[in-house]
Amino acid sequence: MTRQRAAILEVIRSDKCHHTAEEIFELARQKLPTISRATVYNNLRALEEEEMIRRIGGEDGSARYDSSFVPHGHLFCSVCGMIYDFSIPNFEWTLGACSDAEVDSYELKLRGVCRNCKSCAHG
Amino acid sequence: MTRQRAAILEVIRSDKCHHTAEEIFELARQKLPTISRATVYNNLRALEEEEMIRRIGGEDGSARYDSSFVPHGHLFCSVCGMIYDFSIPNFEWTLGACSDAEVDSYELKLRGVCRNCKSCAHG
DNA sequence: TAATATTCTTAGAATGGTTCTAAAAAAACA
DNA sequence: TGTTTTTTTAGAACCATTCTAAGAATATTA
Repeated sequence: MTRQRAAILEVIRSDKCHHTAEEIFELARQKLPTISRATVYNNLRALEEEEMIRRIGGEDGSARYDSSFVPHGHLFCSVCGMIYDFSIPNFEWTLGACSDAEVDSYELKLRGVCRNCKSCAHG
Repeated sequence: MTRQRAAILEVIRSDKCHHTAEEIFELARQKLPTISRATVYNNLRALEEEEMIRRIGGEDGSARYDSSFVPHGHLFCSVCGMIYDFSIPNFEWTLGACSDAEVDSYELKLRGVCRNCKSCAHG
């Protein structure tokens, strides 16, 4: 565990924003000013392979990262751009019952307007 | 509806493989040899905005396209690389009951080993 | 039909996220 | 220590996608 990798992991674990690689690079740079983009990408890939973090596909072609392994999906709000976690009771059970494949992981993505932005619009 | 757009739509509608833009370009080129990549991308975007097709995020950073609007998810087989459609009974109802957001669309992605590849491995 | 305006297509350049490369630095090992 | 292995670094390369500017097709009007 190098200082660089620790800093990257710390950035991902200490936020709920599901940052992009570029954002993680900027944040890690506040601690280690000489860290390079390549190091960030190298470690993001390694951490993903070691299953310390999860990659989620962003809406603009860039990946985002999540340190939580509690089952949940993501709501992408088209108004504020935030990504919210949400959970569906028994969802994993439902998946298992319906698919005849050997499922390693899943990604559940919702696009829409979050509760906050809904209420503002009606305000 | 130009000849180019018709050809692109025809390619997407006549397969179950969820092709990439590049593959759609190659296939459309068999009918219209002078069609350009930009035309394929322009039309994919326009068709998506008009809700004639759906874009799904591939596993390698490239988008894939789907002409079906029947509710379903996608299984990405890590062995054969195929993308299979599958459906979960009452899934949309479940989503509606669990999210307090105004949901426009969703994407449900499974990664794993498909039934075919599972049985091959077990000989 | 011709004249014009609008939309679409085209080739290639540009963009942006990510990966690769080769060399330097750090860490692990003997 | 000296040696080997792993990691980091800067920047080049890559690839999917978007942009640009000019030309072609299409629609509109007369």
